[in-house]
Amino acid sequence: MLKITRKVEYALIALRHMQQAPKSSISSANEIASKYGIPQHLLAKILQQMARDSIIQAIKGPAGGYKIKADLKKISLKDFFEKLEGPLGLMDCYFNTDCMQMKSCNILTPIQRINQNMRDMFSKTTLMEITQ
Amino acid sequence: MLKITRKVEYALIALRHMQQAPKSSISSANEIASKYGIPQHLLAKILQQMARDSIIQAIKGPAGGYKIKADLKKISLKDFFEKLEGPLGLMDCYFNTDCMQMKSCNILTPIQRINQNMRDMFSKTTLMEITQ
DNA sequence: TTTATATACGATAAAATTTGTCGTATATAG
DNA sequence: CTATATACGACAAATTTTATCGTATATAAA
Repeated sequence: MLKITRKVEYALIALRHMQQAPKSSISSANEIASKYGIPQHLLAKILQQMARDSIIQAIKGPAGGYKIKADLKKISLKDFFEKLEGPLGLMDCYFNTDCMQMKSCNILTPIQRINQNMRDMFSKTTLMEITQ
Repeated sequence: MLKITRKVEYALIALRHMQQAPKSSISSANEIASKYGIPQHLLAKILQQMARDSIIQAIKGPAGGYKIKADLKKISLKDFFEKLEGPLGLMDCYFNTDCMQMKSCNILTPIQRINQNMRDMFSKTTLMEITQ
């Protein structure tokens, strides 16, 4: 529990790779996947998603690939996580309003406090701090 | 991702229930399970584990059950989580030293910083703050 | 214009983890 | 004795995560 997924892990690895590559150079999914031992097709899909989210820019065709597009200083880890994995919460009951135990649940309020702490923490950290 | 498990959730619900019950009264697994809609047998196992960990005390026989044993002000959420679910970390590579990508991984250090933040956060919160 | 390389993306399968069930043993109050 | 409750290991179902496959499209270069 309380783990990040490989999807997020691979996304961070790829971002850091691009961040450290020469300015405005292009990295292909293939290149990154083989360098870090990531399943190529899987990484490709993750990069595609980040491209849709305008975090990186895709360049098609041979010699194509990706490069960073957004200002990573302006994207919090919370926003990044939520782009990739959806709303951030310790429990599902914040989004699924159909929890049958809602009425009898006695820990909702306390859990919400912890939850807020977590969100605050990830809101304060920028993507740049991770990838630089 | 970044979710607590139902196991932990059920444990917290049960603890809070006992915390709010009259001092030194006894709550059975059955009673708690039916009140909060938790699978009885599953809750029983969780309570047994907390008993082994000396967080609660088990009383056998008819009219038996559990009551709180430890001082919840002295148990951090981090320790509680780790008792129930093992070491706390955003990624498995902190415990599995056999990660094949270790040599090429470029995000270990940054992730460790976030990880430390999380551990600090959960270290500062006591079980009592959740269950009271 | 053809070819090789790279992104785009939905469908599906495999693996891992979480969640829940079952059966049986033991303790003990009444 | 008997009924009720804890103790605990084995197993099964469900869910989520992780990975693969197939096909389409774009484009640089020969």
